[in-house]
Amino acid sequence: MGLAKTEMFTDDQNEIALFAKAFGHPARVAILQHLFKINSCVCGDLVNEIGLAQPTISQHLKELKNLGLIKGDVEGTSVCYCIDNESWSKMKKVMSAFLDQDLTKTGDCC
Amino acid sequence: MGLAKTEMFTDDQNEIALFAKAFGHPARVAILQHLFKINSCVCGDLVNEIGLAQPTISQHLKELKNLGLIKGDVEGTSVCYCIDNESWSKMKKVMSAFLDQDLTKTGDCC
DNA sequence: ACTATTCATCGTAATATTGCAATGAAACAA
DNA sequence: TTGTTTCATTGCAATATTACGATGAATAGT
Repeated sequence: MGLAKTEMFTDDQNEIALFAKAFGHPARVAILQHLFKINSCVCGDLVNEIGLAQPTISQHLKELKNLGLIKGDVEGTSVCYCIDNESWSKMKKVMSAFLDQDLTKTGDCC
Repeated sequence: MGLAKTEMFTDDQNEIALFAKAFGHPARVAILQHLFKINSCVCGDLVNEIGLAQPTISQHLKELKNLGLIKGDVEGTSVCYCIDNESWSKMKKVMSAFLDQDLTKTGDCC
């Protein structure tokens, strides 16, 4: 069906899945890494940096923006994208809590 | 197309995307949380715990197993699934390095 | 006004994912 | 052996994702 039954899971579980889904494509990982690396906004440099077509990059940027992880400022004909540090921190807290579940447990069973 | 062009990205980027994709569905998040919580489990318990049909749970477990994050031991008619702590640690290193990119940077630009 | 540049959106094709009923395979009990 | 339990696999339908050409909207330069 391709339809995730979100209503049967907790808000926490759905939030983790949403963030993870954003990182679930190498193009979006590459975009975020590049935005961090140059530490100042880029626009369509991403199209050159990554090998995908402009509409494709634009689509990935839109998804990241909808999640709030990045923001974009219009500057003349170009758009300046950069990481939203506050949102990134919040996301990191949620994901870290999930990844660090193993710290409290003791040993394997199998 | 629905086809990620993995060849145009680094191994690092593809690995992050693969792990993230595993967490990109609330059912798999719920499965992992439950496995951590009770520190061992069988498929049938998960079917009751989570509200999905048995074949669906089995499919999600298979994906997590293929990634190496969990392992399953056959015990009579049932199968005991649990977290693979070593793999989980390795995954955590990769994901943490990605999430912690912001630590080195200074300020926003937008 | 005209043109070029930059990015967003639309439309569409190809592929992937999700979910489950039906069925199969293996272990166990009687 | 027969039936039961437990999980895996198959097959299929519904939906989601990815990618890009074509096109639109806005700005800037001439």
